[in-house]
Amino acid sequence: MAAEEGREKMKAGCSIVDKPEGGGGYHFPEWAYKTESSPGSRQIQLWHFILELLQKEEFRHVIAWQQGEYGEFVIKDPDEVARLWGRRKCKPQMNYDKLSRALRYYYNKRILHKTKGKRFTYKFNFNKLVMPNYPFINIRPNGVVPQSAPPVPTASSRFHFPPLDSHSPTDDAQPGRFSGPSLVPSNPEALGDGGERKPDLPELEDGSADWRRGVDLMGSRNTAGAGGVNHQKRKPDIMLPLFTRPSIYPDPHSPFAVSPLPGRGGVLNVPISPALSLTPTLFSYSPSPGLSPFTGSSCFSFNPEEMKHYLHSQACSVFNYHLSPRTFPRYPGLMVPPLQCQMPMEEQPQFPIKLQPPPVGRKNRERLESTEESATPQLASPPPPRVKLEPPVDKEAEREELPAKGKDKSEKEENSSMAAPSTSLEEEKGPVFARPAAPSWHPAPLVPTQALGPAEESQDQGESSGEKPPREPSGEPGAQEKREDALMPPKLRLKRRWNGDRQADAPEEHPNGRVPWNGVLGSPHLVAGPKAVAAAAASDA
DNA sequence: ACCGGAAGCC
DNA sequence: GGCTTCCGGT
Repeated sequence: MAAEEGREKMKAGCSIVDKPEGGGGYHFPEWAYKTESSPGSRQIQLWHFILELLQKEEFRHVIAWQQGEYGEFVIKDPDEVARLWGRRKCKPQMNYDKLSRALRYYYNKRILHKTKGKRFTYKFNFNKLVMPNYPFINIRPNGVVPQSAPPVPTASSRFHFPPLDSHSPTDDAQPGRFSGPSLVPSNPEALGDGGERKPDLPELEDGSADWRRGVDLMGSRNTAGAGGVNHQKRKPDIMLPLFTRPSIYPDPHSPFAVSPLPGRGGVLNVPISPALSLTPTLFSYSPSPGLSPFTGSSCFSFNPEEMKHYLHSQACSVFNYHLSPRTFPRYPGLMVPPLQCQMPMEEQPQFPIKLQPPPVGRKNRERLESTEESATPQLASPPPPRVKLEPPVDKEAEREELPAKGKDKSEKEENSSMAAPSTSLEEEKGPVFARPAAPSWHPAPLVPTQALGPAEESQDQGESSGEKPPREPSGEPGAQEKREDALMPPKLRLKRRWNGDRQADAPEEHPNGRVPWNGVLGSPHLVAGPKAVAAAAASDA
């Protein structure tokens, strides 16, 4: 009994993060918590966490964006990062080896890539990560950024990820899926069709599928749509949750500081990378699920201008970065989501003690490692029950990182504790979230169905990573392969494709010439409420 | 370091 | 599904 309970408690304590928070008491639609990559998961995901850390200055010594490379970051202190992650997940036994395994799983998902040759250096595939969830994270601040911002990509640094999915024709041929578009956002024709994107999609988790999914979700959520009823899959109307606030919070420090989207176009000052600038606001909302919600009210208004800007920037970014639009959802018609911001928040008490199940998992391995556990000083007795007791280390540990930091740090934890309206939290959060930025969009500029034109990159070269060998182009995309694929186990399929397609990373053109992509979001950079984010991240700290 | 399979957990 | 835990291999 005790054990059981303990477990639960522990969870609560640990997962503080998971909760949506109560602090604010706002709840976001489910989709808000989903990411493309993991639509269903509500727990904090490692990449979210990494992003959080990256955005905080406090952790710069532990993990930071690599300058010069867009989306690339370096784990300066692997052990620390692992520790933080373990803390967040209540896995005291976490270490870099394990964490890195988790990161490796992102390779296939194309969320991350390893930068070869550079130790502890990975690169985000922002294409895939659309961060509806993390709008605030901005990867690049305008030139101001500290080290952490991923600046404009260097020539060599584009990201291209081998399209897993592209299996088929690949990439080369199939641009349709995502493709791109890029530069020309305004081209209606290109966009015109909406139908394109559905290639076949493999089951892979390619981005395309994912994003699509996301879109759907959104759409579904709001049916308001204007018209949206067209295609089953993609519908013209998607809704974006936006914040009302026009301006964001500029945080001087935070890389994410601000986004330019003021209300008007003038704001974009960020010529630098288009990608960065606008995007963020689209989906603003709270960060990871457990983190912070913004307060808000969310209403949305869209301005055509903004939309335009946004799209443009997006397009540019796509172009510049060779991002594939596939990931970006399209927003033909934006709608206002029914946000239910107010949810009852449950608050959970935080327990100082966490119980944790022992690591032992495998049946085979019976080795329970008490030894391991012993690693942690505290738990010494883990034997029978699978529960581990964890002392309140978190705070201590956390403090390590940010001992004096001040509010930012304190917030972190707080956020978790948001349940209780703590003053400090509120202060920050309120304001922070409160006004994420309200971009206004309007669909008009876009074509109803699709938004951008084709463009993406024409290709890219090998990219830094060049991980996969070139694949041979097959004449037909997909059919055959598909069939074959069907025969083989998914894993194999993946692998196969993976191997095969690398070259196609950039599928840009649609065979038909159409561009499937509508997307909008894409920019990697999110805007953020720095604080909010920080808070989130902080939770660990 | 890094990679990725396998098994297990939640 | 997303890790976590192990582990053999490079």
